Amino acid sequence: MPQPAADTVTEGQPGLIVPKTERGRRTLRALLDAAALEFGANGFHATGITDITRRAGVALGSFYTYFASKEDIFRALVSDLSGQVKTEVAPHVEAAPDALSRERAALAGFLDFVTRQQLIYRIIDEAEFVAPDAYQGHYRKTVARIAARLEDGAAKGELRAGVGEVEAWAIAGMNVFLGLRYGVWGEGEELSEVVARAHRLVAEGLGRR
Amino acid sequence: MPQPAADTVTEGQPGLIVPKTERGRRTLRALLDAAALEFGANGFHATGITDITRRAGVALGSFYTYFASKEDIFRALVSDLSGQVKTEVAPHVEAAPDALSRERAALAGFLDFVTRQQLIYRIIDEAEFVAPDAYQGHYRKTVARIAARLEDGAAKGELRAGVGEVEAWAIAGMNVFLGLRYGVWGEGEELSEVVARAHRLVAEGLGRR
DNA sequence: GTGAAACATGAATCAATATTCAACTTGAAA
DNA sequence: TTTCAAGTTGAATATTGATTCATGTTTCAC
Repeated sequence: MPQPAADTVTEGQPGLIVPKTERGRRTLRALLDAAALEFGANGFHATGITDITRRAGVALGSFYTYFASKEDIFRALVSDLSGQVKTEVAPHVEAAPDALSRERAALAGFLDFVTRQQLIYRIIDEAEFVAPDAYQGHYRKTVARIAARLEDGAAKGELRAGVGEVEAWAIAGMNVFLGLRYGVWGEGEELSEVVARAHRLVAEGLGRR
Repeated sequence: MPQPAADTVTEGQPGLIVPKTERGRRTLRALLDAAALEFGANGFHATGITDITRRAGVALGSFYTYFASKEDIFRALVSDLSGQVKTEVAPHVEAAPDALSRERAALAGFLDFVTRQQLIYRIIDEAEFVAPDAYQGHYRKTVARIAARLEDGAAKGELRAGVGEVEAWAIAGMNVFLGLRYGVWGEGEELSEVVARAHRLVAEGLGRR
C-alpha cells in the first residue's frame, strides 16, 4: 500500500514527500518541472493530472506517490518558484553600492526575470486563489526583504528616516504591476526606460523639487 | 426556444442580454448580485451555477436565459464592479484641490472601498485568470485615469514635468498591494497612517531631501 | 380580452477528471 | 541470492456540475 507515508518532510511543507532513492528524486523533479510548464501555460483548473504525468513521462498513479492532490503540487511549486525569484534577484541587489540603487537593481532584476519566465511567473500570481497561504507566504517574505533593505538604508543615512513596512509593500506592488504590464503584457517597450522612470519616482517622488 | 437571442447588447459586452421587461431586469440583477456574493466568498471554481441561482431565488434553467456560461456572468460582473470602483473613488478625487492631494484621495478612497467590499474586490483580482480580457480592460482604464490626472498636474506645474504612463502603473500597483495587505488581509492597522506614508513616498520619494 | 413574445422551471443528460487500488518492477542491502 | 521497501503502473471508480430541453407561466401591446 503505497500511501504517501508521512515520513520525512521538508521545511514546514506538510504533505511534501522526500524520495529515498535517486530514481524517486528524478521522478519528483520531472513532475515538478512538468507541472510548472502545464500550470504556467494553461492555469490550474485547465490543467489535468494526466497533462502533468504525460509531460513528465510518468504513469498517472505515480503522481499520488508524491503529492496528495493537485493543490498539493501547486503549493509545492509556489515554494519552489518563490525561491527561484529570490535567487535570481539577489545578485543584482548585492552588487549595488547604496540603498537607492539597490532598489533600482531589484526592480531591474525582477523585470528581467518576469520577462524571461512569463509563464512560470503567472503561477505565483494564480496562487492567490489556488493556494492563498503559499501566496501570502511568498509576498510576506518578499516584502520583509525589501523592508530590511530600506531600514538598513535609513540607518546608514542613505534614505530618509522612518521608512519601513508600508513603503516596502508600496514598492512591492509597484514592481509587480510594472512586471505584469511591461514584462508579461509588454510589447517591446524599453525596460531600462521603465526602470529609470520608476526609480525616479521611488527616489524623488512626483513633486517639484 | 429561449436561446439568448443576440438582440440588444450593452456597451461592447458581447453576449450580455438586456431584458425587455421589468421582471427580466429584476431576475438579471438578482443573478448578478448573487453571483457577486458567491464568487467573492468562494471563488470562481468553487462556485456552482446552482449556488448562484439558489441564492438569487431563481430556477437553474433561468440562468441560461441571461448568460451563455459561467464565465460569461463572471465577465459581466467584472465590468459591473469596475464601474463601481470608479464611481466610489471619483468623488474623493474630485474634492481634492491639487494634483498631489488628488492621488492621496484616490488611495484613501480605494482603501476604504476595498476594506468595505473585500469579497467583492477579490472578484476583480481573480479575473486575471478567469477573464483576462476583462481584467486587462479594468486596469488599462484605471491606469489611463491616473495617467490623465498626472499629466494634468504636470501641465499645471503641480507635479514635475514628464510624468506619465509608467508612473501611473507604478501608482496603481502600489495602491492595489496596499489594498490587499491593509484592506483585505489587514488586522486593524490604521489606514490613515498607511495613506500618509504611501503618499509621502509618492510626493517626495525615499531619498533625503 | 387575446395572442405572441418573454421569461421561468428543474429533471435529465453527459462529459470530464481527480482519485483509488491491486498487481507489478526495481534496486540495493544483507 | 534473497528479500523487501520503495517506486511504478493504468484501468476502474465515483462524483461532480455545467449545459440542454420540453413544457409551463407571465407580461404587455394591440
